[in-house]
Amino acid sequence: MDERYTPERVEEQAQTYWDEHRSFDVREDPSREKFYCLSMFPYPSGKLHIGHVRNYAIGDVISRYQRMRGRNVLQPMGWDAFGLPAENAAITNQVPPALWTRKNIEDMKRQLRRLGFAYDWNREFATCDPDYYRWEQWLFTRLFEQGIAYRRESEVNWDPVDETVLANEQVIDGRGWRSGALVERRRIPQWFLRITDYADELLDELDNIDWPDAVKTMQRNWIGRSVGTEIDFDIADEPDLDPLRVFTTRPDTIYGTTFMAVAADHPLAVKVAKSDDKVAAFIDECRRGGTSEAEIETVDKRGCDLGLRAINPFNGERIPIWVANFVLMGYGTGAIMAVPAHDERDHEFARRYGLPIRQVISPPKGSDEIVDVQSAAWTGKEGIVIDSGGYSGLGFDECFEAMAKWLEENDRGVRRVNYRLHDWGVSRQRYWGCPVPIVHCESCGMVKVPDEQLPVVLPDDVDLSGGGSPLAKLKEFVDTTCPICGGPARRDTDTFDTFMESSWYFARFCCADAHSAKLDERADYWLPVDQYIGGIEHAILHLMYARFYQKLINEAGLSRVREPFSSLLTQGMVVAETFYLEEEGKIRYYAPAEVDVEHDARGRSVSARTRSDGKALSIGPVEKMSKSKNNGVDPEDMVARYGADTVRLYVMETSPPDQMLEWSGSAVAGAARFLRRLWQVVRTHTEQEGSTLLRFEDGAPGIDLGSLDENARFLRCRTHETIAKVSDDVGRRYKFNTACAACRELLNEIATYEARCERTGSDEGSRDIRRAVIQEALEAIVLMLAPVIPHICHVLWQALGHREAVIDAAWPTVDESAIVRDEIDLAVQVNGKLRAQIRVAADADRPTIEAAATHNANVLRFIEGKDVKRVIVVPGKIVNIVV
RNA sequence: GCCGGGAUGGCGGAAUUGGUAGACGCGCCGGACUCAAAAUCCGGUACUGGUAACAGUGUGCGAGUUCGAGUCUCGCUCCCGGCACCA
Repeated sequence: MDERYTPERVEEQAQTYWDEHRSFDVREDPSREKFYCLSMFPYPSGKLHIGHVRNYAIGDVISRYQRMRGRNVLQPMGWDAFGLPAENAAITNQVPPALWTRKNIEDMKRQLRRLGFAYDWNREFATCDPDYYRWEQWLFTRLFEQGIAYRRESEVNWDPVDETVLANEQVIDGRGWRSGALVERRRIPQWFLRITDYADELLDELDNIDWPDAVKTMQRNWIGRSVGTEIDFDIADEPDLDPLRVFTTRPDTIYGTTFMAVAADHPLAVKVAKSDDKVAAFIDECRRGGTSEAEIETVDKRGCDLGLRAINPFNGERIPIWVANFVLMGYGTGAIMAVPAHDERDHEFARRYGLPIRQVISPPKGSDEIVDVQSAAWTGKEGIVIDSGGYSGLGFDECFEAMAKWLEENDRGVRRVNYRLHDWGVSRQRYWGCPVPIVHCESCGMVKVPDEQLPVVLPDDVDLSGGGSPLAKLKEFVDTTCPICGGPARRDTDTFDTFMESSWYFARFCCADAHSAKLDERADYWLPVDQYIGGIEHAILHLMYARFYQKLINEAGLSRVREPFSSLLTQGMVVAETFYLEEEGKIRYYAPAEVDVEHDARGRSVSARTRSDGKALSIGPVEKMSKSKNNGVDPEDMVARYGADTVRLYVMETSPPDQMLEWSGSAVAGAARFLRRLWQVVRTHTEQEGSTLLRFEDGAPGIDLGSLDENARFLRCRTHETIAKVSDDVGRRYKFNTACAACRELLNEIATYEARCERTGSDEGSRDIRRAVIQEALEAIVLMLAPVIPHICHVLWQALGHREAVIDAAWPTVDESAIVRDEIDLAVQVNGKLRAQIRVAADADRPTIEAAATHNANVLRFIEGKDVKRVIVVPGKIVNIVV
């Protein structure tokens, strides 16, 4: 064992061992319990950032832990390689997207390998490989035949100057990011997948998967199942017009309807606009701005009277019909009955345009709530219907039933379940994506590309400058022949949403080399993913699409599984402090690495200076690592400086995985310090005279457990308590930070034990015991930290006298007999305030505990001369004396 | 705007089922070693008062439930994530 810990040497040694022994190659083995651990694969943006390192360190710790527990672990890695940044880079740097992407993959793969993650690289692929996306095209053609994939018109962000479709992130304050032109919503034909057909299953299955409640709640709300009724309102004096159909979850409030509102692109509004300039102008205005919900929902609620009247089917009342920008064509019927007294958005609109507000629900009997619907909507469902003809006096459920029944009997409406979720639009008017495998023929219409012509390969040489869809401009690509009639035809020039690729990559990892099928039987061995790890930002979209796609895969007979991810861990993002200098109104940010921070005597940061020339800087807030704030930290630099283990330990021990992680340069140095110390402690221990290492193993040179003195028993107790805690933290709680802290404590405990032994002195016999209990504690630490800092543990495990590599070692087990204590400490409170600690026998009964508590000197100061009203004894925890 | 989450010493965080708030670490202070510095090791460190024992205060803000609240309930504030074409 080297005298000093040198991360480069140690890490090269461990990685060489793993490579030579092919430690991470994995095969299906039905005789062993499998564990599929998957971290979300990265977009190859150029360099790994700390967020990636964190994500992959978490996955690696779980994988290595499960392996130590005897599972057959699959941990693969690949590349989410299609996407917008490659096209932007192509335009900026004149590099073809394919080349740029391949170069980035090469760089990032090298960085991942240096970090020592236990991936089976044999299964690696990039989603831009034709061998991958051909199977995406293959399934799409089947979905097209089944009608699950269909084409209809929908809105996109249109930049009228660049004449191109913009992504939502390319629309900034309602303008195109390059041209600066005001963005419009424009309708174009697009491909969709019928995810709404699966809405109920997507909702119900959430109850059966082990995901964070926050994610499940977000998905439930996103699906937005709501039970209501559709109601037809006749339009007064216009016998030629169809009745106006609305959807509402609150038919019980229909007597409070004071206006109707339709979406700007509702057929009724469009029709009126033909003869009404004011309405036409309003509808035109509604088309301004982007398509994102955030943008639409934050615009001022505005509307325009259509001049028509609807007739309330329940009482014949004539109600004005408006067109309003807050009603969306994509939800329900694109029209609503507005009840301002009992709906907040309707209320705001009514107040703005001076429309009447009429209360028809009152709080339940016995409620002292004061309701004034003129000043605010009252939206409670628990009230009683009032002023509503024969329905007055009913509660929500009875009224809903009665009205739904009346509507159905009189053919004026139907019960209806609606979803906020809408079908998945998968078309993109972009180049760097998977081509849609459809051909448009004048005589045969839309025709799927036959299997034998797949994949439809994305051409390499393409002109990305200028507007429009790049593929559409490529004559060689577009012009083809119809697979049915052989006549001239045009290829579809859209590519798929990149969420399509990330919706099934986890399945492909099971059989990445399958040449004749999308998936083979190996997928049934590995799926579902037992543990999925990724950023919380994917809580809704990616995870919903992947769940949906897995159901399609199942129905295509490719997998037995319908839910892809049994358990989910969502990791928080990585943030760092910012430093800046304001000069002539311009703010310049400095990277943390070039800044020295000074502290006062209390430890508070008081000033920051540049390391190079001592210029005074301002200390800014802690923010998400980004280029613009220059607060990013390059993991490669950190690995070069401290080694992979230090970086891994730092990201795992600093905060729990689902919380934000704040980067701190000095705390990283602290992680490095711990590794040096661990190395020294093991080295000092193993290099003591006498090479025989004593252990409490069966058959090993006997150390009689009964001969342990108090100090030795205490260290053994701490060792086994730590094993119990760390097993729970890593295996159940996923609290790696407290697991690492517990291991640090145990290492501190060894030092304390040795100091105690020095004080008491020792003879020959107790020296063996000393070495044995320390050996046991060190082995536990090395085993428990092996998943986090695998390189150093590989070397330390050998130094501790093992021939087997730690990668093949088993997780330590708890010796229950070591952690039995005969005395425990109890806290004593008087009126809820802590006054003393008492030590009692572990099996002491209540009267004994009470007596010990009430006789304690400090407790007596607070209860003397007072009435003891109650004494609460919580076994093993606390005594509270109430006076 | 809507949905979800968060807030605890100077800082990151701990407190697992309502039961001793501040584990572990960073920083800071003091000491040892050294010609000196770095590294390392030892001790201290929520705040206020006190040599100390100890006492008072304290988990974003305001109420409430309880013998007891960081934890539960109600009402706010600020920050973060998502909102369907960023991935």
